[in-house]
Amino acid sequence: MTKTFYITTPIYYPNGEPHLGHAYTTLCADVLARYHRLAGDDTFFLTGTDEHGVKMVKTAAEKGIEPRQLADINVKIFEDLWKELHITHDDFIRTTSDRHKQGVQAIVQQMLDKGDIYLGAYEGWYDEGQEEFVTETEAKTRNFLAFNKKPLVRYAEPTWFFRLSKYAPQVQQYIEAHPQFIQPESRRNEVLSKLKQGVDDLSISRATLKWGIPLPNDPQHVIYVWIDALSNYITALGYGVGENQASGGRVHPPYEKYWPVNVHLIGKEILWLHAVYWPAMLFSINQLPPHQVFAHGWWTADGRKMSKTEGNFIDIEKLRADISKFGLDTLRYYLLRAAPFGNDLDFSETDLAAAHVELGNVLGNCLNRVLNIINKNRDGALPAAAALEDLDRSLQERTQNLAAELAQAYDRLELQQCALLPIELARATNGYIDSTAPWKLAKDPAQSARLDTVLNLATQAMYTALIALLPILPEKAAAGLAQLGIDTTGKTLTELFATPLAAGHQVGMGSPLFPKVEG
RNA sequence: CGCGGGGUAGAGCAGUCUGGUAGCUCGUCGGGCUCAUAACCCGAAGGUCGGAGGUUCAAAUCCUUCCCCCGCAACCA
Repeated sequence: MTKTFYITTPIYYPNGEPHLGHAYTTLCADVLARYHRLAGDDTFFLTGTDEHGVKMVKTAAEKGIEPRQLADINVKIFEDLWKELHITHDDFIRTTSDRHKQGVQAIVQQMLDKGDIYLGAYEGWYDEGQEEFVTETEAKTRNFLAFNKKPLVRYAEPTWFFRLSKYAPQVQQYIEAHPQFIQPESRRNEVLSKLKQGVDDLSISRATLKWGIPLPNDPQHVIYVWIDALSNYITALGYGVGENQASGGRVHPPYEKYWPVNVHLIGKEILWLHAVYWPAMLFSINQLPPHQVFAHGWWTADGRKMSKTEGNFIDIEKLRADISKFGLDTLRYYLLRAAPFGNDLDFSETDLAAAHVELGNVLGNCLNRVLNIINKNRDGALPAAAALEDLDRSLQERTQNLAAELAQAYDRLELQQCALLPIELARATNGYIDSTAPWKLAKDPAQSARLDTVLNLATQAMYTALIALLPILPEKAAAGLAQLGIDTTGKTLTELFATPLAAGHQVGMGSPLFPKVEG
């Protein structure tokens, strides 16, 4: 039976244009989705946009347009960027779409039926910038100023609450019983310690806001961000959408097939919502919690926090410039290899350039060496290996181990390793070629069988390294394999790894995969 | 006592959970090779793993304590 793999990015807030952060999360998810597709898993990759909320209304007003227009404009920019970055998402959900609205209302109705939502009154200090209420004591310590130094606003309004406190013990139990649920582990500890301090019920509606999904039982209120946004992960699968919505939460085949999600890939700032609110909501509607939430780190740029005023902000234009200079695949590789996955990272043009050089010198050049020697000495036909020496066995072993090492790294979401492991094999191959000196063997007819062995093993190693890089360097790895005379179309990783190049296989001509970039 | 991240060779990092000869890439120096994208390979120099205590046969790793750096208005993964 085919395994399924469901992966999501957060739905992004289209209040402005996307930047490095959005691209990073989405590219990482894309690498994982490509890997699982190639591995033969039935994969579903979801991204989208979270379009309601106060800031959208404000920004739209400043521009003199309707929130919906603002959303449409910016969503288009996101969608176009994903196209430009060759993101292979299977679906793009907008919280303003009918299917999402239907799904959310069905979900809320289920919560109402369960008695998990009640009307309360909230009066307190409100931080309009952060869109959150602030406790009395915290308001005092801040001198009644919001984070943006504007005065806190006194809000008094009836709002509906979700009984988060009712589900907190169940959530805590789930986290404790499932170490894989929150990753990396340090984040898990953070969530647990915060959870142990106790949680209040969640205010889930706003009567003062019109730009949102109306509560089914009280249309004067719109649903506040938590339920609206988090629900996308299941409404996109059809949960609560369709002709049976009135009965609350019709289950469509995609939902049954893909839920619970394998990985919610998120940035660390929204971990609490995904690790606590979201499973609590799912428990309320009797659905399974996510298998894993992975919170990755944040980018700085040139050692400092990205900032438009400081001029080190990595926006779309900067990304485009880097892509046109180095190529999309180099950017993908760099983003993954910059630091262990989960850590904070620092973006620098120097490191990006170094990553490109690394790909060229280590991977591209090695492939080129191999192809040239075969073409010069064997008319491009891969010879069969003869007797093996220790040196040969060592490289062969590394080649054969790569598939398993890669699978483990992907399984653990060690994306840096996923990028580095194949490169290490290429490094080893460069060393092997130097040690065996095939160009010398070629001059001595008595060494013909030895040359055959060396050429075969070196080629198999590069072939394997390139296969392993397909999820990360979709274009360059395929191009490299094409030079080796292999068409990967329609083949799974398992098939490719399990099928070494046959003796007599005709390779193509080499040409630089990662040409030098001047400047 | 605000929260979080971090301090390991010149630079950038891994290793810390599960103590046991301190590792990788780049850079520097020396050598080699000439098949290749002025690429590649080998070797060397270079670190009291932020400080101080403690536990232990043994600590970068565990415990205590101190110091320093970065982020926490907006744009925001």
